[in-house]
Amino acid sequence: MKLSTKGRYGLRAFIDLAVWGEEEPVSLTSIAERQNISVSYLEQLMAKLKRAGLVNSVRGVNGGYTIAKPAEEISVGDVLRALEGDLAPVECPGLDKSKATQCDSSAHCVSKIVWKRINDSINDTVDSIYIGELVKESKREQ
Amino acid sequence: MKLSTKGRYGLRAFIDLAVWGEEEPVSLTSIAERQNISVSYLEQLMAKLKRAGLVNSVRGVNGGYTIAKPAEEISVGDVLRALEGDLAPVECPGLDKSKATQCDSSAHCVSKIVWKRINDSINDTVDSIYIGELVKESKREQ
DNA sequence: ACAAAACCCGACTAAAATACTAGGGATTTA
DNA sequence: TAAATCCCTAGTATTTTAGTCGGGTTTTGT
Repeated sequence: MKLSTKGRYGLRAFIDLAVWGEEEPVSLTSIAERQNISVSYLEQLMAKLKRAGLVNSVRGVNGGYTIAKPAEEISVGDVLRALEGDLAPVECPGLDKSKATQCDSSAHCVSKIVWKRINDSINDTVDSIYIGELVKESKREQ
Repeated sequence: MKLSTKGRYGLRAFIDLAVWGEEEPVSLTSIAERQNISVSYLEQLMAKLKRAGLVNSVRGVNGGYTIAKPAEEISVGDVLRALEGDLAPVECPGLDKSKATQCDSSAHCVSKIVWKRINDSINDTVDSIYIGELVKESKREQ
């Protein structure tokens, strides 16, 4: 079980943006330098964040990205889900409508209880941490 | 983020074993039929569970597997970790001694807080569910 | 006007991980 | 001694990941 670099780099980039981009748009070049991620990969991540309405972009010289809402109103869960899609490590086949549900064996169905609790605990956790806290923490450290 | 089939199938197989194997060893063939998993793949999963001391095996005719301890004393976390290795979706590079730690950028380090909370919540969750409960649930359903 | 800085977009690819399968043992029991 | 069973190692097809590449378009400063 692993969170991909999309989520790992993307959250770092987003925090960076929240820290540096209070006044003016932050260019991908500058994020790339600070975070040591390639510009073209960052572009992909930002595209996802933009589609999710978490960042705004400004084109042209001196352009860049800004966060679309105050950092206090954006949770880590919002960011990670935008980047990674659903955070559920296990999707119960019983919930997948495309396939014929085959919750035939009881051991199969019973494990669903486990998957649901795991999924819920992850989502509860990431939804309880706000970017604002992390920005504060980050500024304190400097 | 996804739990591999090792964990998904393996937990199902383990519950199946706990349900059917109270008296006599349960053969992989029978688990394979009930759970719809190939015998050879099950062998690999059982090998991991055996290495972790969670199951015992009996060779020869009428052999099979039994759980090594009462189902009430084995947590889902024990089983999943035996199958999947560490359940941490993110390992902080700062904790990896092989590489030079480069927690240089603060946004990088700050996200560590998030990864730790996610890791902890997953482990707490799976450690709080015992196979015994799932066995009971499974029997009730039948 | 125009060059440079920036975002935008889709296709491509190398590497890694996953999800198995295959095939040959070794043991035990009827 | 044959059949059932666990045991073990390799190999391999598929999928996913982690990016790169090469072309846009938009905006602004001069």
